[in-house]
Amino acid sequence: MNIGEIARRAGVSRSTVSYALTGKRPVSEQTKRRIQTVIDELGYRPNASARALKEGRTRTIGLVIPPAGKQLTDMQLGFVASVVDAAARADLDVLLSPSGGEHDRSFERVVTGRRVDGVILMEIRLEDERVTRLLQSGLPFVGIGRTGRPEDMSWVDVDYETLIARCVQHLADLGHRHVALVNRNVELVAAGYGPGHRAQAGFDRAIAERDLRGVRACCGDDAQAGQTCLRQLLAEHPELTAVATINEAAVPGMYRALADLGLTVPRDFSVIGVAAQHWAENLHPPLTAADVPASEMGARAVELLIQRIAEATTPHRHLLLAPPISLRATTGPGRARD
Amino acid sequence: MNIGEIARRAGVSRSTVSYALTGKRPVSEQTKRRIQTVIDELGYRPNASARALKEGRTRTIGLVIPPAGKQLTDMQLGFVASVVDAAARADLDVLLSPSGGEHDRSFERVVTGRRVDGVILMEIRLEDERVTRLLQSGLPFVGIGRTGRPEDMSWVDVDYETLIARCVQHLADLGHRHVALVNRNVELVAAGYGPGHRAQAGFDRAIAERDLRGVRACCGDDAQAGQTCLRQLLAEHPELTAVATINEAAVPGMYRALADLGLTVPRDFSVIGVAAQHWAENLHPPLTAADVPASEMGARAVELLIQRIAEATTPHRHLLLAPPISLRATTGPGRARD
DNA sequence: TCGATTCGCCGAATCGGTTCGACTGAACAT
DNA sequence: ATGTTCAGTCGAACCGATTCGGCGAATCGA
Repeated sequence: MNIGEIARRAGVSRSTVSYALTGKRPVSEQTKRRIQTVIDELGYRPNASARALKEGRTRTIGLVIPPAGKQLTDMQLGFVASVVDAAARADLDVLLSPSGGEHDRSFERVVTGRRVDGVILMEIRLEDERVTRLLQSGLPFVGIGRTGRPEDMSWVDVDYETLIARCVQHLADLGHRHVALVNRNVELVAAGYGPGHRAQAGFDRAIAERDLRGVRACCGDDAQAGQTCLRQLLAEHPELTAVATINEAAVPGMYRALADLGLTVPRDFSVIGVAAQHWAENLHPPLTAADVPASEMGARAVELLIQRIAEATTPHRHLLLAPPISLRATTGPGRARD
Repeated sequence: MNIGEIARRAGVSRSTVSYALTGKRPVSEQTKRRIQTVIDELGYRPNASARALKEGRTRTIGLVIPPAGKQLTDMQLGFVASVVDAAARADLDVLLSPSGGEHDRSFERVVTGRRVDGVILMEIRLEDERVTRLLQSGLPFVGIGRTGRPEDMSWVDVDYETLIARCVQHLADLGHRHVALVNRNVELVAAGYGPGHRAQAGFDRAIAERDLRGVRACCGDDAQAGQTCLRQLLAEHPELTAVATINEAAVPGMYRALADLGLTVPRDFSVIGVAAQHWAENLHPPLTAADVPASEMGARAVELLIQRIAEATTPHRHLLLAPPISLRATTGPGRARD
């Protein structure tokens, strides 16, 4: 069931079979047909390893995801799905590699064993050793997210700083004076998670510009944590009338906390954030948010990666997205309670 | 940066380097050290394609997921995460392949190009051409789920029939007389999705045994659909006092539909189902459910697959899980309303 | 009619590992 | 002294594809 067998049965040489398949040199129609017949009969497909060895490329890309233990957020899931989808469309396979913690062997295998032609990296930190590792290995890669030195690499990212600033401005325009920022989980932010820090920066800036009062909090990436977090926030700062967040997974919990306190959204309290479009739409009530086009981003990342693989010398490209805020059902005029 | 280069610098032959690395033949301590030094200096790692070509195995398994377009349910996500995790622990890489629709090329590549040593298949139908294809290809595979002829393959599955029957019995014990089954989306069930049909069978059986009145409905796999579905169900069958479901993603929507109608759970209406443990716990209110240990199932599937890869002649193994119902906050005494 | 060109195909080298058979020298037993 | 064993190493074959140089036959122009 290898190319030699096909060649024998078709009465030609192995190279002829190869050329008939790849079309890199002319082969007579008649011979081509004979070969094709044999191939169909035997259901032959070239061995991927042999081809990869000779060609020096694997037609596979690596997708490095956060450690599998933690639940992926809806946005991350959107990235994964769209990367897989776009890769399939380009006839590329996707090798999944969890990174961080105990899974560094997996990451190392992917990077170093020439198993993939390039890598897409998720959940990047401001200082990220995986990026360092990839840079020194020379393997083409594209980040969904960026480090503190973003010129060194190609990436697709969401402009959390601008978006959170816009959220705060929107709230200010509505008359809110005391607003909170609910960030991602504290470990992630402490580890230098870029979006977390950039969101803080945007928040602080907008708070200062509009002369508001702002509070910041980290919050675990699930509903339970969101509920506790907002309850505590409101206990400590009863004057709050709105919250902006980049923690989409916590939103359902925040809704519950508000409901428990008898606060109606958006009459008594406003919620706004940055979230995957699909997620924001399906929350109840639908979240007013800057809609991150997660499924487009994965596709763009794959595009960039394919380019880099084809031509490693090409200058780095960056795609910073700042989607507009979609007004849905969770923001309203801000006025002091009591 | 290949084995020959290492050999040259260490002043030994290529085979000696290979033996030093694999340990398949004795190599003197001194030589080993010299080789290791060179390797560390150059950061050498054997080329995966070359090794795969010679060894005839890739140390990679394929994971065939439902088409990426649809959102994965929490349970499916749990499967994926745990498969990736377990594979990483066994030093195996995971190649992701969407299947169905436009992605058949991807599936075909994985099966036929000797890119993987084995495959784990998700979301299996009673009649599933992918299973047929895998059987005829001879590639080892394990299903998370099973077809209508389950003896032919190895699998790990949830006993939806028994579990839904138990759910109904539980409701009957609580005094409910009119209950509904909310199934997965209609396309999936129509396509012969096993759990959908087995759940129906279990439902019908328990309904008959306990002499209840039962209604069945299919429902899209998201909150929105869950809300519409239950609203409609209650409009058409106002006598319903409980619902059992295998559609975990629809549960939040069903809660909303009940809230909209002014029904309190579990006082006025009971909800029970089969769901990923993590999901059931994090719903609000927490769902009384048979907890599917998604993260364990993926690990078991990988175990089975590793066995089959090692010894293809081994008899097929089956793992049918029927976890007990965890009583949480959504079932209570059934009594007619009005 | 002869040389140049083109077409279609073949043989051999190659990618980077693993593995088998064989060789060497030292240790050991007889 | 001689044969045996064994640890340690080497050289060459091999896995299954791609690709380059070359060769024979047909075609073409002069």
